[in-house]
Amino acid sequence: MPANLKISNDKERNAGRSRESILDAAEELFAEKGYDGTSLNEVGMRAGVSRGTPGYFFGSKSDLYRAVVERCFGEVREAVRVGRVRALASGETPEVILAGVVSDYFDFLLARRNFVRLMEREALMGAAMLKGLPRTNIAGEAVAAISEELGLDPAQGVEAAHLVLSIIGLCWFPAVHASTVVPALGFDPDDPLFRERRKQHVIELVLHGVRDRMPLMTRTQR
Amino acid sequence: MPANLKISNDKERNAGRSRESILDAAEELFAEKGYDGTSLNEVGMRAGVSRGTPGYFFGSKSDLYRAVVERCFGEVREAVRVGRVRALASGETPEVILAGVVSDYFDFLLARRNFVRLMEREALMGAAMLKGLPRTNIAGEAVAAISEELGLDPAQGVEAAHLVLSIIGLCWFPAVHASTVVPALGFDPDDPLFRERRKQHVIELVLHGVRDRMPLMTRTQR
DNA sequence: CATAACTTGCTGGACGACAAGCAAGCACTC
DNA sequence: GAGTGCTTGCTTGTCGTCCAGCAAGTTATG
Repeated sequence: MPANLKISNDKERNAGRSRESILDAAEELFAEKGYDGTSLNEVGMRAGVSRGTPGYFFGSKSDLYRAVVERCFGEVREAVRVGRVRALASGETPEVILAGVVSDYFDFLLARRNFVRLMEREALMGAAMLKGLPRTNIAGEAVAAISEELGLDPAQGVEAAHLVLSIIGLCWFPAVHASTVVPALGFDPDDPLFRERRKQHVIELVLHGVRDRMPLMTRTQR
Repeated sequence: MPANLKISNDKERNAGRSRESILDAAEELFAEKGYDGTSLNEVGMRAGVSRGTPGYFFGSKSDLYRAVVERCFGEVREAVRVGRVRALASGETPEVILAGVVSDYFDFLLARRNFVRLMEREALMGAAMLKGLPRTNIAGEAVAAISEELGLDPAQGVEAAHLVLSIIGLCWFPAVHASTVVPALGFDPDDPLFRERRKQHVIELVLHGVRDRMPLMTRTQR
């Protein structure tokens, strides 16, 4: 092993690693307990640094929060983007693509708990932070993609937007209310069978709903 | 006017009125800014009493929060109950009833902003407070009602539960994400036209989705 | 009826437990 | 020894909680 190649050991000083640790810890805590419920002391402890270090690297608590939101949303935006090109390049029928999009989005939200919770908290705060972020509008892209894929003419863009809103809502809700509504309905949100059944239910709903407003879609099923 | 009938003037001492003022103020503030973001000082100011009065009447902050949640959920439970008997007594066809239920629930959530926000915050906290409340299970009643109304046999109860989950999610989402996803899709959440169109979209989606699993439903439309 | 004894509604000061932010300082590398 | 990474001590402020106290009202007692 070359002597000059440093293996980053856990104790040595490393600004980049510290920054990431702090971002990780803060993301987790902000998502879990909210902005007001999280102290910089706690962030530091979880990140394995002292209570002053988050302030040292990020300036203030609100700046740290902004950095967390920006990183998290950037990752999500990227994930959505690659998912979209993959779907469009698949060469499948619109129905299959739509089902795949719903399925992927569903799983995605279950895997990205921090993102869901941060977004939810942002919504409750009136999107105070999101408004300050550079405009990206992945939602608009999603609508355009769906609209194009389903062969809706542009005049029906509103329809596509409504459909996207429904898909998001249907996938979103069980992820957020896994501790309230889902168990109240007798489901175990962590049961893989429930998840699979739920996903299938959403897909069926969306496909049934879309079938009547899709001029080009072949009605081969059933 | 009888002289012995006291008109409650704003300055005189009145425990009942103070309690209600405090509950009103606390509900508003907890819903708007969350548990951690609300101080008893603020609650007192908004209620028109002093800083110490919320504590005097409710003991502690968490006890006040519990009282707020209990009152709010009690009201909602009652509203759902009367809505249900009204729907079942209407004598309409299942399709019309289902559409009415969705429409009512949709409007209900828009009108009960505090409830939606409190519930959302509860979900983010893992339903810590809800678990302590006496079990009521209005969700189970809703499933039973829908199931019965649609003529699903009991073995298909899971299907009805999934349907209820979808209805709730579809109605819930635009109410929560009026500041994030809805505008990102180009909608104005306060525009009555959007609301009407959205409601119609949800109804169509649900009815299309349900039509194929409803043995007794006549397919008169279209 | 008058007044004393007591209760109830409500206030605001005091206190301890943190919080965020700042700045001085320590340790390590180049 | 200059600079970067990071810690620690301190300041200032806000929070929830406890509590002494007061004023208005109520009941008991003469």
